[in-house]
Amino acid sequence: MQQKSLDEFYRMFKTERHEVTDKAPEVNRIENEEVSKEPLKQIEEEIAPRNLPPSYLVSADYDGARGVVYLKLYEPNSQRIYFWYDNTGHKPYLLTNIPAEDLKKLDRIANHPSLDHFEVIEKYDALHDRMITVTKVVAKDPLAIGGKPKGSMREIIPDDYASTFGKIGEAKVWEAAIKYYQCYIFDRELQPGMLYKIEDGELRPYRHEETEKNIRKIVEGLAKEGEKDFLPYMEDWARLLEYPAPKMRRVALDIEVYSPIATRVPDPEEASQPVICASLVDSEGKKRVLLLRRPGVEEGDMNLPSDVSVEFYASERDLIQVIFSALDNYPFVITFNGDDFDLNYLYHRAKNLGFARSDVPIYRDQNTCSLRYGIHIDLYRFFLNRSIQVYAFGQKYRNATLDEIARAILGKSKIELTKSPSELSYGELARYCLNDAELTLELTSYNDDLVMKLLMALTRISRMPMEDVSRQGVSKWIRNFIYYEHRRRNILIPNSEDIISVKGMTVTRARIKGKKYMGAIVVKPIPGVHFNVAVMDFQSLYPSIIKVYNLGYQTVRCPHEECRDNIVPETTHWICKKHRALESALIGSLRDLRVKWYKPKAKDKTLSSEQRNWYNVIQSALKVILNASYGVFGAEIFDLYCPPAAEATAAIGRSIITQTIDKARKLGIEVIYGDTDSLFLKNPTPEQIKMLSEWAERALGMELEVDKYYRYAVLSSRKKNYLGVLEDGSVDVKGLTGKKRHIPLFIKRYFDKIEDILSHVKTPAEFEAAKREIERTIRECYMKLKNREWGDINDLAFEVVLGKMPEAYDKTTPQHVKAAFLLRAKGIEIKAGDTIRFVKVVKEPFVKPVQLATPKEIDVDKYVSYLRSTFDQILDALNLEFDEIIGLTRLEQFM
DNA sequence: ATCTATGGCAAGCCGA
DNA sequence: TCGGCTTGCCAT
Repeated sequence: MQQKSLDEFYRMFKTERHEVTDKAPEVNRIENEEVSKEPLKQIEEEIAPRNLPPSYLVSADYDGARGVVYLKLYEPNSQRIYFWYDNTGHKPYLLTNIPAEDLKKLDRIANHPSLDHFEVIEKYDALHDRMITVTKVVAKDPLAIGGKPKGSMREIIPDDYASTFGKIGEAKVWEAAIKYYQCYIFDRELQPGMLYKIEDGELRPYRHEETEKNIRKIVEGLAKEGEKDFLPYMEDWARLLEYPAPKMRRVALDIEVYSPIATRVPDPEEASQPVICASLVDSEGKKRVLLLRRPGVEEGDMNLPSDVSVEFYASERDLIQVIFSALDNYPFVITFNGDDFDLNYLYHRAKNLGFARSDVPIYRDQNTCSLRYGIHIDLYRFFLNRSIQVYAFGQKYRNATLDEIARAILGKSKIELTKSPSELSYGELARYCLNDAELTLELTSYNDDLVMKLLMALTRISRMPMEDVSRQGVSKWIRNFIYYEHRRRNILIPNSEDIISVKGMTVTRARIKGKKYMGAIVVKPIPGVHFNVAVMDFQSLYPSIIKVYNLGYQTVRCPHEECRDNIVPETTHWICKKHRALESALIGSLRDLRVKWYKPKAKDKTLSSEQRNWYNVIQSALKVILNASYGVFGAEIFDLYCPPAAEATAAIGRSIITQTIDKARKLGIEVIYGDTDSLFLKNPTPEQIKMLSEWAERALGMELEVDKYYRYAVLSSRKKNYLGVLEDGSVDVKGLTGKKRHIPLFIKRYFDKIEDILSHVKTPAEFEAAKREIERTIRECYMKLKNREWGDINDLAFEVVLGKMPEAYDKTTPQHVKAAFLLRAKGIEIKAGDTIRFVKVVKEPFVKPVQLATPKEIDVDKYVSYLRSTFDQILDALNLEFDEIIGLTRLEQFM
């Protein structure tokens, strides 16, 4: 943990009192400045005030020098961050089953310099459904509990108990791996992202009466008979989600660094080269470009937009000083890859230039850079998050690069460079760097500050500091709010190995080799063109199962004999009938709120657009959490990993979909396809749909609804492969090769044409004309290829992402890896995550990176056969033959 | 340090 | 030559 001290901060604050101007400041740095006591008090009053109007709790951390947790609060009117230091005497601790008198016999504990005291407390042990007595070992500082390489109490207690008492493996410790500030949040039931005020030095939650009324309305409206135990959870969630989010004043920062080798970015840990440019773009519209004067650099076109202030600095030190001033002035600082590069570089560069530690406003630990004043959000880390990428942004971008994300989300791109930043004129450099900072800011401001609000919503749900939420994954978010609930209810937080040893592993066998248990059912499709298809699905199937069937680590294979008859189908697991699992209550209530309140409200036209926008943010945040809520049970990295719970969820899902298909057939409905939670019904009557839906509610306790109607659906014989035309003519294409991202643009364009033709078909009669048109299209595509008239060779490139370093492919050498090696031979740097663009060529090794290939090398026949397999997926459902279309006779096919 | 899950398809590699 | 296996991309 970084040692952070308020005193250091005072020094900064004092030097920051003067306004930051747009001109280069005169540098007048005073080393080891003496700070007198009197002004200190005044400054403390300003940054850690005894009274503060309602402000948003955005962060918590530990101040090593003071030995207490401090909070960062964002006051929305002054748009400043204020600090609050713990005054409750809260201290870090762990729990152990070893009685205090035995702990006192362990020398390294009894004489531990940081030991504070022991307490005897009672906790509820959910794994065994009993109260237990544990010793709370309280320490003076968090590192004494854990986090040091060795000598932490969490290691000493089991080790020394074993050696002193000769009882190996008997001493247990709990709750010793929770970050101290997080522990503090739990114990004080703090709600990050929510409003607090400070009154005479005391921190108090602030309640907004109008919003509170709304919350009561929601809870009353959604409460159902028989789900009374959900009410408190619903109310807590609704409060977190209903309170509005503030405008967050922020600045985006991007820097450019000189590099003697054009293709290499300087190592931030060494920081051997000067910072030559920096851009600061803020949420109020202020734009600054800071340039370092260097000999021999051309001016270039310095005619930047009039709202941009361009500032030249003769000394790099001055330039960095100005950046640091900005970092000390904004409550939120946004970067793209600032953890790894920009802030990291500035930190080390400042060190190299001889800045005093207290003049550097950046803290570094492991992989992150934080700020002494504000909140640093690294958008790269946020957009890299898989669940954000998939569920919040619908996989619009594939690689988390600024260029690709900006293109996908903003429709804007980075400025393309033909030379390295070091070789640019001032004008070019300024434009390039400014553009990056503008894109970075815009990624947080587009769509009415969607990303900032999403972060705020996730901060509240996960009950984590905003910096952590933006950097950690969904499994940590989910873990955290479940932990929070444990503490609140005095439930012992179990160790992962305890869950495994009590609950055991899975009992079913997966269909796929290497998987841990059996998953979902996919119904074999009936191939062909089907008109009037209703797609019904269970809304949030897995979260619903977790809710309705009371799943959680404490309820699956619970300790009660009397629950053993409550069996999960196709397994030997049973589920508790006596207690409600925390996961079931938390995930279940979130699901209900999303389905019954936030999704409808996000579309409610009677609400203001700001209100709708916020509800849309909330429903997206919930979607991200809910979609992962089942998966985490089956993920080893999840701290409440419980394979039988994951397995039970999937097993119940199979049972539900199977029963529903049976019921549909009994009702005389033809089921032509289904996957996991959906059913494709051919030409059902409204009555049939209603009966099926009511049956599901009655018999299964699950909500089954029509998701959409297809005018018609084209099913092939393959699972997860179909095409459906909606009533408005838009087309859903699922799983077909023609839509996959790695295939050549040349083929994709023709596939899109066919999709367009199909979207215009309304009746079976129109189908014949459409078929002829499809044939024409395919023939054209084929002829273009045969005649080598594809135009740009780039359009023939397959684009495949390297899953790992090229040399790590030890089993096989796929084509994109072969191409990667060719690139590397040309001196191009290749690493995991790179997209390799290659074409198929006639000569060995039959592939070539598109950059190195010429048109005459292209293996046309390979492309034709690729064309065939791609279009066959649609053609066989339409009763067409690729070879007949392209005019091959039967005889020719054999030659 | 970081990381939800399983099912399914197409293509290509590679050993029997 | 065949079939199992690896890989990447996608569905849910």
